Amino acid sequence: MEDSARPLTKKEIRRARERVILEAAEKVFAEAGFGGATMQLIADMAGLPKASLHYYFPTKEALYRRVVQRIFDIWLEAAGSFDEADGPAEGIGAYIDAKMEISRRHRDGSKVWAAEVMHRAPVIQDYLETTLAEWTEGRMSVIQRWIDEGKMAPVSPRHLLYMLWATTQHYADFSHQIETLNGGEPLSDAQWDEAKAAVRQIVLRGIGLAP
Amino acid sequence: MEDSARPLTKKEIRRARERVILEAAEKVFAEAGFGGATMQLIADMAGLPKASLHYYFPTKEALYRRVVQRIFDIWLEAAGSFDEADGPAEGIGAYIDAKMEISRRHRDGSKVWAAEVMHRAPVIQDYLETTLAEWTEGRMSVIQRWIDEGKMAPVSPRHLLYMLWATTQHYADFSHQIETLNGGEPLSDAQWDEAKAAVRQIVLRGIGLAP
DNA sequence: GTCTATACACTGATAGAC
DNA sequence: GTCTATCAGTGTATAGAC
Repeated sequence: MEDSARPLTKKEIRRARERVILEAAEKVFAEAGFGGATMQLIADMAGLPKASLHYYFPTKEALYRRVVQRIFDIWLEAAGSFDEADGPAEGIGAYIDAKMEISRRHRDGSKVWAAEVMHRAPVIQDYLETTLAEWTEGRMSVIQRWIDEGKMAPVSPRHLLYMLWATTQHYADFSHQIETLNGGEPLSDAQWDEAKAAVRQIVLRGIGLAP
Repeated sequence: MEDSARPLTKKEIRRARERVILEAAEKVFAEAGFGGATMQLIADMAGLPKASLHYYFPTKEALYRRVVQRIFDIWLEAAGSFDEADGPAEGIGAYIDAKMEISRRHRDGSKVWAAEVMHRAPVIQDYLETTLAEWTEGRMSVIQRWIDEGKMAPVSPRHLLYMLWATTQHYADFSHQIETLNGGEPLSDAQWDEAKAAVRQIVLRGIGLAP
């Protein structure tokens, strides 16, 4: 079908190559850490010679930075669930579902983010101080409003958010431990549903919304 | 007071040197990851020449292994809270307190463990499969018994445990993010108490134990 | 635009003087 | 037991042929 399709422009070729490299990089950074990852490993996984990586991304750190930004953007999108809701059961419930789904589909990205933060955020500290800080403040006041309106129990909005992040991301970051404790098998669809339901149940009841 | 004290035996000298090296290694591994850590960095932080590290620990990996085992042992000790209790409010409440206190005092160890698991547990996989798996099974049946006796709401024991691990360890592993969101300051004593209380409150209510 | 070959720096580990 | 000097191996990055 080569002739029916318009030949790819240079920009499209570049975009496609970058995607392949980014996906390979995400996996390698997640499994080996920044220091343990080598450009050679990433190149092999992407099926490209090592020098090509340096053509598309000037340095290893620039490549890494793009990988980290990607998962952060995905999480920010999921935050939409929060804003569109007019009550905690709906808003927090949907947020849990969205974040659990991300943990399932983007575990490598989540791990890279976790490692970055554990190492004191050498490349995304500015995001923490600006975008994340603003997002957190906004969501904390939404929760506080729900509390003031008597829609949920008076819990610390800040620590509730930390609990939501910790619990949902645990299923990505510690997926290897979870699989080991599941007899070495990845969670099945049913088990993922079970996990989501359990998290929703405990958290929602924990903030005074008995199911 | 040199003369009043018995001169240190060789074994004691060795033990003391090992401790200095292990503490330096824990910090460097936590901040840089296994791949990012160098024996030179650890030696500098311990105040010893690089070759001395290789005298006390044959390889970088052997040193790393000891660091990982240490935090695991500390967590197992904290599990005592669980067994000695005769109800969930007491048992799980004490477990939360114990694990939060460990997150406060051993954040570097917790980070090293998290990174090790994220990288698919290359050096402690056997622990996951034996000690951790057995511990988990035991605690799950304790929780199930409490449920059967009507002492708490019927929640998934497995996912409750995951939530406890995730939430408490988050305060160690993501301490940098938490500090950034706290205006760049470490949590004060009062803020730690607040965090502990919030976690206890939400979790205990979440399993049907309204405060 | 793409890849081969290579420069240059740094790492873990060790030999050997003290 | 301890440390200085050094080696072999590997990493990132780039120069230059195609």
